[in-house]
Amino acid sequence: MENFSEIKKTKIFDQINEFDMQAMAHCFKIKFRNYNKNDYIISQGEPTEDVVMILKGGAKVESIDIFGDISILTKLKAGDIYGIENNDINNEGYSDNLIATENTLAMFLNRHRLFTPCQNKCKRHELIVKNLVKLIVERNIELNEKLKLMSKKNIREKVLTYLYNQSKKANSQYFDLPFNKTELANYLSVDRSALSTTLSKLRAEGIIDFDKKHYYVKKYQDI
Amino acid sequence: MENFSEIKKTKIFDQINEFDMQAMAHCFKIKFRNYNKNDYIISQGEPTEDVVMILKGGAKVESIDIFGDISILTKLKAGDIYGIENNDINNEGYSDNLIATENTLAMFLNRHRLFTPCQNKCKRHELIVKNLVKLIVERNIELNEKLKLMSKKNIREKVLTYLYNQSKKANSQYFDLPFNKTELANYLSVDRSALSTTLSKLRAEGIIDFDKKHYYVKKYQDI
DNA sequence: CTCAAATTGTTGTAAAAACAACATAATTTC
DNA sequence: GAAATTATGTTGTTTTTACAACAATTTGAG
Repeated sequence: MENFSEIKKTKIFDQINEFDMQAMAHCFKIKFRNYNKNDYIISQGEPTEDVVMILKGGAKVESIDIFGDISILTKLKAGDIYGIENNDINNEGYSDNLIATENTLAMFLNRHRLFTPCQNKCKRHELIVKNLVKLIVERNIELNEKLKLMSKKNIREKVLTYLYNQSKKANSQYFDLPFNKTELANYLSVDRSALSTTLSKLRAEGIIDFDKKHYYVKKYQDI
Repeated sequence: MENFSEIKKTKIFDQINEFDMQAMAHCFKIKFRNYNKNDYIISQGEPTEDVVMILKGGAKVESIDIFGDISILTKLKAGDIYGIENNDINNEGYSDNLIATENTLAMFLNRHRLFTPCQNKCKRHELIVKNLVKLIVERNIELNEKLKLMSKKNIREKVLTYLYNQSKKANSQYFDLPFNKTELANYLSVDRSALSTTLSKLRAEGIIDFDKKHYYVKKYQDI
């Protein structure tokens, strides 16, 4: 099957064999499309028929608010999914833009079909739904975590909390971030130069260390 | 059935009759408990066996971070659910405290049973799961919305965006907030007096008006 | 109804963050 | 590999926010 090797790599479909996938392809009305860097995969306001999964490459979720200000919400990589939280009731279309950040292969799945048991009763459907729910729940946990981060009252606490969280996830005092400094500032919603100053200060105090995207944090109890 | 009238009022169980509920009570290992104001319903770190639903009264979700600082994440009212996003894999226990803000009746449902089709095949189970998924998705949308709010660069944009969102939800320029000013400041993670100053200024400019928990916003295009 | 507690609005001051501008380093592109 | 672009760290200035203290008002408990 077309692109099956890429599909197989994703969390959601990793337990599915090619034969079942073939059946599901029809059931979910799967479509594929390739994008170049900076292409719009989805535009704000478009009807929310599909759920998009990135199979190769990457994309960013970009939001434009009522004041016209643009902010980048998340970055999607292969295996990540977009549009799952849209529902048919709230049919004002997708709430954000989805833009390829590099050459990207995307798979479209019909949302309605995804969540409704199909006539064919393709046996793996239930597993997929379960995986999808798990994915949303995980995203909720992530969002909760980020919200806690955002409520910190200064940059120092924001960045320290973020680094501790990442360290905990990596299960090591040494870990890599998926962001460069500019992107990190963006992610934490703070000014880049202010973040830079804070990071420098923390390094001078010996609480953290970093080089490019590599970071180290001292154990909390040692501070 | 005990407390059935309260259960019936909730979004998740509104289509369930008492007979089915009786079956599910066993299936979900339902338990009830009453709490006084300020009682802990759930403590951070407790094993996450159950999902809690508030049937009467209210509760607040309170988070304590690594610095020991306390912040209130959300307020739950009758019909709201807590603990759904916890999973058995991430078994570090509940991540926050859940505290009754008034006399409260809570219902506990076994999370595992909730998401796993039961042997009894109680016919409404599938509907409940569907409702739960809907709830999780709704929370996801809410979280996304709040996150966008929190990334605004100043208090003025934060509060204006929040008020516009609420106005849109209420489908009216006149609407009530669930918060007093102190709670609103808390929700937006800003200083209360600074929020007060901003609100006064916005009122002086004629962009908004308010009295207690009643608010009015001018249409955006009129600003 | 009365008193205590909580809420609200205001102001001045201190602290923090955003902003702008720049030099240097690193990365990308052709 | 050279040139252009992007990333990074630093500093000074401006703006915004937090903080503290207070008076006035509202709420709630007994």
